[in-house]
Amino acid sequence: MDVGPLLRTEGYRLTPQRRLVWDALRRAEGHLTAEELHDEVTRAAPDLNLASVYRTLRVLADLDLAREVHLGDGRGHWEVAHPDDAFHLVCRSCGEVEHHEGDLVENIRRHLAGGHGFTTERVELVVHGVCANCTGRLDSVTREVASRPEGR
Amino acid sequence: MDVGPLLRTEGYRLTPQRRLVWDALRRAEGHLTAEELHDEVTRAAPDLNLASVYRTLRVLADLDLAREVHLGDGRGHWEVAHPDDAFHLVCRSCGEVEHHEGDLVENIRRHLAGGHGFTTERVELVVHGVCANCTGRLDSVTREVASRPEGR
DNA sequence: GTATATGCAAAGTCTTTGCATCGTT
DNA sequence: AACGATGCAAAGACTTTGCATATAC
Repeated sequence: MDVGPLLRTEGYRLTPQRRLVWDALRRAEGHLTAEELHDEVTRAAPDLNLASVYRTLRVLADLDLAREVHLGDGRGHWEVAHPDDAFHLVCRSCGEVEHHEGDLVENIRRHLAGGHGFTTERVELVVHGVCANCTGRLDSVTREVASRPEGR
Repeated sequence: MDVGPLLRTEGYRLTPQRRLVWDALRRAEGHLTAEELHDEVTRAAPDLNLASVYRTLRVLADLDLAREVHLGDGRGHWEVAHPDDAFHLVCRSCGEVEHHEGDLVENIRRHLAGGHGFTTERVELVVHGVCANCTGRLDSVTREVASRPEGR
């Protein structure tokens, strides 16, 4: 996807830095912090400044190309702004973040549409817990501990 | 509610500062930041330090008496940890935060229980939009602007 | 009396901003 | 050529931490 035209329609300029940040964000498929994105992008352009990453992300958000999500760790995480509603499952064991689409968020929107008088614009749903992988591992630890002579 | 015994069972001590913060949090019924809570508590105890507020909140969270919520403004907000699931509606116009209980979050839990293998521990649902009050006001502004000779 | 909590100030983390220079349009 | 964007460093906002003193137990 070429962001040049999009940037220019809003009076922004297409710079190598912006292209690099945008490309890295799309490649990531994840939910990177500004710093992680900076680390990534720095491999191709070592001088690209962290401040420029922050500024670029704000621009991309303004164009609705990117979006900041809050996963509860105090930092901002960034993702490509897909039109579909999505929510995030955060594993407290391995830190992995699963990005889920589906009708859950749409159901929430419907639920809210009835009655409250609140005009819903954005639904941020973050679920904390333990992912399938880690649940298995934790169970085995539990078993191991339980089987010790002096379990503590 | 007397937090003394609860604190002591976990090896904590009941200090005037802790009691004041806890009382202020309960009185608030809202979602105060550490600083707002500090402002509140300072009226009764001008020397109570902001760092003590932060430390107290961590202790209360450890006892599951209080809980931090992330409303998307980068700061932490604090509330009494009711056992019931709840979610928050944040108005982007007036900043008001509505705290809602109800079956929405329970529905989400049920939805997640099916299949993913993810063990849900905490559901954080924050909905951004415009509250009923402000929707009315914004509509009237729209009408006013639309009726001007040179609408812009 | 002892261990924990407090106040204060300093440091830490994440993010934004001022400014001279550089580069896109 | 003009104006927006970058790099750099400094400042900002929020939160945590080190340490000496005070206080709950």
